[in-house]
Amino acid sequence: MSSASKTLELLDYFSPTRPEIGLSQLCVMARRDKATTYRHLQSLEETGLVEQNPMTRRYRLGPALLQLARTREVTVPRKNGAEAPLRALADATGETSHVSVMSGKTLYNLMSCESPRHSIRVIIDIPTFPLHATASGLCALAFGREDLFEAATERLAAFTPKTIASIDALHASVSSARETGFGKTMGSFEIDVHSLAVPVFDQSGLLAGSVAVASVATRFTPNLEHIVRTHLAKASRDISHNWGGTVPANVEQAWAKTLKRCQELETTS
Amino acid sequence: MSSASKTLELLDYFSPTRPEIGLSQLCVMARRDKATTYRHLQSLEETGLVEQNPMTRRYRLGPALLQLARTREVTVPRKNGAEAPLRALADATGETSHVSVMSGKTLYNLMSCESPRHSIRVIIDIPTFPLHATASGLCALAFGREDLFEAATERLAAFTPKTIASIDALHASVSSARETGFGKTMGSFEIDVHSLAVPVFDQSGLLAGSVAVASVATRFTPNLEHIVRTHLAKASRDISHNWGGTVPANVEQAWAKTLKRCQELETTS
DNA sequence: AGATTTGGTTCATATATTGAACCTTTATTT
DNA sequence: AAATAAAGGTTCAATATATGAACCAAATCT
Repeated sequence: MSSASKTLELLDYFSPTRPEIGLSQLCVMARRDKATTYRHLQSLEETGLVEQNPMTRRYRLGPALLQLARTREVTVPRKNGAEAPLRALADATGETSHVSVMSGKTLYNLMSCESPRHSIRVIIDIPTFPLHATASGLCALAFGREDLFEAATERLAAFTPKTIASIDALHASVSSARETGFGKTMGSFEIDVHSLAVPVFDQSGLLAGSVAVASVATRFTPNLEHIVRTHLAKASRDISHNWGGTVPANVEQAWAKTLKRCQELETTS
Repeated sequence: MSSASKTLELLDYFSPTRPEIGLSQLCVMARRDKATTYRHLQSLEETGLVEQNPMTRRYRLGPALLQLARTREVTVPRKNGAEAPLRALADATGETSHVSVMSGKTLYNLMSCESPRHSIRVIIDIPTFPLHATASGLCALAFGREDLFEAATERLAAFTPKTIASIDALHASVSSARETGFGKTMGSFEIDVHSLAVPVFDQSGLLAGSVAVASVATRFTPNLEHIVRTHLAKASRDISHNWGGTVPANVEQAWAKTLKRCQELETTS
């Protein structure tokens, strides 16, 4: 692994719950030598990606990130295009909704939006979504580049007892997502969280990310599920449009079929 | 120079005006070998700091930056604390106001705010402020760490004919800033832009950044100058407070003396 | 269709990275 | 207040990693 990659990986150890890290502590976490880690931090500091708190001498993320993030959002205004539809989705479903962005082989958390309807809420606080364990990830595998599947199977981390653990099981879930147009997980990343997701597209015509609703399991009734599915489709259309793309016909068809079947089940019961 | 630093420097070539860069183009700009640059971009892509536009094959800033920037702002909420006072400053002066953040030996542009009063406006679109050529930089040199001065003199880039070009001249300007509490430049970075700046402090008691007003030269009358100085002092107090610090007594005294002298000059004239 | 540019890859060479050991400063304990 | 521990920071020989000339493939232009 290149020295640059090792340096950049250090950034991932910083999070809202661990905003400042001392040199020694970071060495332990990253399992690296102290001299090496120190030099890596120096490189990051030169560029303003991290800085040292003069009071504690610990390191924290730096001010250059704000600058770069602004430029990114000017370049590719994903957040701007997702905000309103996501708010609407959260309001309509009463559950936490979130949007992710595909880049390379990784699905990045772009933003999440909680609904004020309930006081027990799902909080989305991970930087990237595991492809095999989240509804968003299943959408990415179902509608994204072919080689993602291989990448996903390289390490099937088990987050809960319900996490998909075999390649066959993953294949089945992905096929199901492709057929229905919806990625669905029930407690596979966080126990007691049921999620539904749909793909989002941009002007390249390729998968650009996904939008999802993460619901508290006990609230996830068939009725809610139907509401979520309907509004997810709408959110995907809106966000795709804002991102310069459109939902492909095959996905629209899959949604139509799935929503129709749901309705039939309801009326017959 | 370390490989990691060279990799990170690539990020600086991306800007709102140059949002996407092809491999060959980046090699020319950075004066690097193609194979090297390609590998560096790979490292950045792995971490999500850049991504490749699938349509153009060119590279652009990546989605991980939004994530990291959010964490930075949660860790050190500079933007949040600066927004309202900056708005007030721009409204009171009718000129573009901006806040910078000191990190290491670099003064980073945090945010700027234009006033709608005039249709000719100064636009602040640089990622970092040269210490010797901007009012904000002079404040940093006057009230920041001692070793900044040495760093600043290493390369006195000439942006305009009025840019400070000698160590002695820089020393004089910094001394003046220290005495008056205000950094002042007249066309030293952009011709036709006159700037005034004051230091901002955080809970460490050290200089944390600066707040400045950049005015179109022809509008910069003694009357406006007095208004700007008064409101800069207020903005610095407010932002310092929001950042957990206070303006040190010596700075307050310098301001008081300077503002009093201004008033005297006005009444006698 | 041929030429040209750009993205991407290979491999021997040489240079930058590494980590054990050491030093210095700061914080804690006795 | 002195002793101790812990953390930040530095050095240098060994060696793993970065480098760039040359090359290939694919896309774009003429």
